[in-house]
Amino acid sequence: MNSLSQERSKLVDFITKAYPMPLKMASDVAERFYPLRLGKGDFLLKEGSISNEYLFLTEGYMRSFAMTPDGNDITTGFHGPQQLVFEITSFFHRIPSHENIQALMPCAGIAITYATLNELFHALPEFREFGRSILVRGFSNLKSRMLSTITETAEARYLQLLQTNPDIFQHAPLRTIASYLGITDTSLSRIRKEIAGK
Amino acid sequence: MNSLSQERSKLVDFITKAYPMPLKMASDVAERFYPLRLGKGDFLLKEGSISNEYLFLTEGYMRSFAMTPDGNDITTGFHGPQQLVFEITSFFHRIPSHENIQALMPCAGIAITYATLNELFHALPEFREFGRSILVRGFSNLKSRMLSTITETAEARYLQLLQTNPDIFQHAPLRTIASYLGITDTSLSRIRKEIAGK
DNA sequence: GCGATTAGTTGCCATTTGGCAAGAATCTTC
DNA sequence: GAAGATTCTTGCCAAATGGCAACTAATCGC
Repeated sequence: MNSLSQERSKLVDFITKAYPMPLKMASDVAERFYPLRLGKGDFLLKEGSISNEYLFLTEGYMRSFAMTPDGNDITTGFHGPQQLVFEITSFFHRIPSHENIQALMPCAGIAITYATLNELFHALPEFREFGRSILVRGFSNLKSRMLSTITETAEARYLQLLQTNPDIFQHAPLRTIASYLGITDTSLSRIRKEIAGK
Repeated sequence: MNSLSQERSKLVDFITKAYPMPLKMASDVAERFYPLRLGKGDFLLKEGSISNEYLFLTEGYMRSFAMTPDGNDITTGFHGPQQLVFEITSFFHRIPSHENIQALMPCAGIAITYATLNELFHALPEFREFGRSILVRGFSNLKSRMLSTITETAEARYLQLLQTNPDIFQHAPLRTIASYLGITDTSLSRIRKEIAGK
């Protein structure tokens, strides 16, 4: 279990790696984050409300998902320790979210609200560059994912996820992983069988 | 044909609609944009180089595309008048682009370099909010596209594109539209035939 | 620890999409 | 305007994925 100060120090690490800035600045920023805990199944964000917490996760795993008109849920992302968790569109545009963010297991982290974050962005040019960098990184990841969805087979995407994000498989049921990969749980099951027989 | 001042005035419109700010501020910004013309087939950006122009397109259509390892090209986006054109990851992270941006026809617009844009972002808080808003909007669009790629059939995506972006069909060959939709030109042809017979 | 729920697998078959190659239509280019 | 290139369509068949239902395995709640 991490103490609050350990959590803040992890955040300082994370910030300075993403965008170089004086340690003092990063830790002043980290001071403004408050602890946030979630039980398994708890929601950080529910569809229809406005994402108002920029969460730095230190323990546990979460997933984002959207509901389709016919009542299926599609996993749009997984989040693990040392990652920022929030719904960009809702958070920055202050509009109701189309997505949900839910804890897959008990989670811990530290968070900051939109108002405080914005205040810091305006006061600290380097921190604002950090913020932009986070956005750009997210965009970039989504672009690669989109490209691989179009160009690669489901099997290749599965193997890729297994390699780059093995922890997910410990914590998320296969059906949510299947929807993340853009296939049904049935197909994922068959793909796994196929691979096992090699 | 648009004069430079007409182009700048369109940009002022675009900026103030995306994020409210004093007209004077928006037109000061627009003054820093210089004219840029491209012939059909010309590249605004080539894979391997750094996107250094933030282009506001006023005439013509362009497309972004990536090459797959096996030599196919996948259209990742279309760009038309009154849109900003640049490759986000390369532009903001100052790293070589994985994508190309090419004019589908003769194009005109006004552009600004990374250095000047950044200067303006730091000097003008409202304009920097505008910049963030553009990023967030792009992200948001990509997310919807990703979701529809996963949840909808190719036919539904085709019809959707036809409805929301009919101009593209006037200017881009079907094979580039097919790759944008995540299918082959063969399949798109069949889908069109299918729809025609209704 | 046990019944009830949820998750995962499998068989059967349908649908969607792709690969390839040939032909038709369209557009360049000189 | 004719030769050549490119784009689009189509037929044939294969591969990938989905839908449904039954069955098994794992997990949860008390």
